[in-house]
Amino acid sequence: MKSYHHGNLKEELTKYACTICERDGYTKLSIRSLAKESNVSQTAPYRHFKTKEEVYAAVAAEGFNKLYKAVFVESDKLTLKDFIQSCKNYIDFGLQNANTYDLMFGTAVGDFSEHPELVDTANKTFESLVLNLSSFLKEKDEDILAGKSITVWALLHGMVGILRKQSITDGDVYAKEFGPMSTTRRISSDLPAYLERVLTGIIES
Amino acid sequence: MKSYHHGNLKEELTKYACTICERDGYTKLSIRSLAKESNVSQTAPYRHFKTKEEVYAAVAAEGFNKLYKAVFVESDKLTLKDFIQSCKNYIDFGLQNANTYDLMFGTAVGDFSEHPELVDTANKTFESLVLNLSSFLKEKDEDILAGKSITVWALLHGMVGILRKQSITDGDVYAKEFGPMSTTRRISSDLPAYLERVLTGIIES
DNA sequence: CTAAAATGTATGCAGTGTCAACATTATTAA
DNA sequence: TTAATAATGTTGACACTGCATACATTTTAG
Repeated sequence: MKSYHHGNLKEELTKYACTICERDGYTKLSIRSLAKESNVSQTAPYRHFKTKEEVYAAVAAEGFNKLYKAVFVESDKLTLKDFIQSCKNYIDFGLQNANTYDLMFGTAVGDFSEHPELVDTANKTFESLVLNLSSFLKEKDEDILAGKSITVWALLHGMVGILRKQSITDGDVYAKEFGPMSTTRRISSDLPAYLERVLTGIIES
Repeated sequence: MKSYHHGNLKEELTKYACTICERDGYTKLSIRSLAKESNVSQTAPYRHFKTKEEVYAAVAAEGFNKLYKAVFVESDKLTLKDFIQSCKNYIDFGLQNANTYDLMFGTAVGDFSEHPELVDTANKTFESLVLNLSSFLKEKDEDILAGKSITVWALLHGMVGILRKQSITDGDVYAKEFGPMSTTRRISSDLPAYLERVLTGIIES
């Protein structure tokens, strides 16, 4: 017995959108396929999302929520190890959710300020990173803390980009296939060690 | 007098593709619109690009070429200032060619190894960065040099991401609109100073 | 000079974002 | 309770897309 009104179409559409986006990339995501998946007419989604970009924004916001969970650490007395782990979680998230991560940081969603929930979730994530650092460092000057957090985030974000496309820094992949391990691969094979080395430098400066 | 064969369709298509991609974003780029722009039938481009992804790859490769030019420094005896300038050029490129940059680092072109010219141009860019560092540092150990180059690239790539979406790290934009400048804005308003501080730390470690 | 390879065209299919007009249901004010 | 209104869903349409197939023309190589 199918009722005319779906009930919670928006949530369901968002859920499917997240799934499809991550599985096939956001270019494969179509409003019509979302509608079909929810057994609803082609244009029904337009009652909940004004444009496709709003769907993108919803997926990106969900992404920031997940990233927040990956980065957040309960304790207010972090060890260096905890902090490194949190950073590694960030990178893992970026690598394992590449498509969603693209949506969060790419140009598909142009202006965050048009999507308040996106600004909120993104801010929350950054604040979690700042909090981690703040509980970990003696330094309490807000501005210095923010500066270091930005540098840390930049490095993490950058490592996601580099590790995702190892062929950029690996030189001729085929030539090295049977040679010694490339620097990039060595880094990625022991990420915590690399992070500890580099992050320590950034933090103590 | 229009001849049946165009002559250099591939170059022209690539050129238009770059233009459209950067102006409107790569999602707006369509094979048909490229064809129309070149006064050629809708399917003519398929003689030069097997799929749309190959068009993306061509644009990305052009992007790496431009990035290479922005980062490359002639001299083999760089000063710190030269190096900082080269790094700033990288970030500027990423900010001013956001859409193309997305294509170069995002998921739109899945596997670089299927697009050899993309691997080549990307490698060339990275090697230029390594060379810059190598002429600048005493350190000649290849592996350490590669490691530091990767860290530098990661940081630059990350800064592009952060600066592009300042609202992520700016907290409530509206609340701070009339307050003191956010840390992110302060960084971006004097990028060379920030880069010198952070890069020095990374280099000397 | 002729066969083959390269390059361009015409046509068509299935899918897309989005709009306008209309149908049904839920909610709210009288 | 009922009647008006807002919210939500449907139908149909338009212009656009990637791409496959079959065919036409031109260049190039043997």
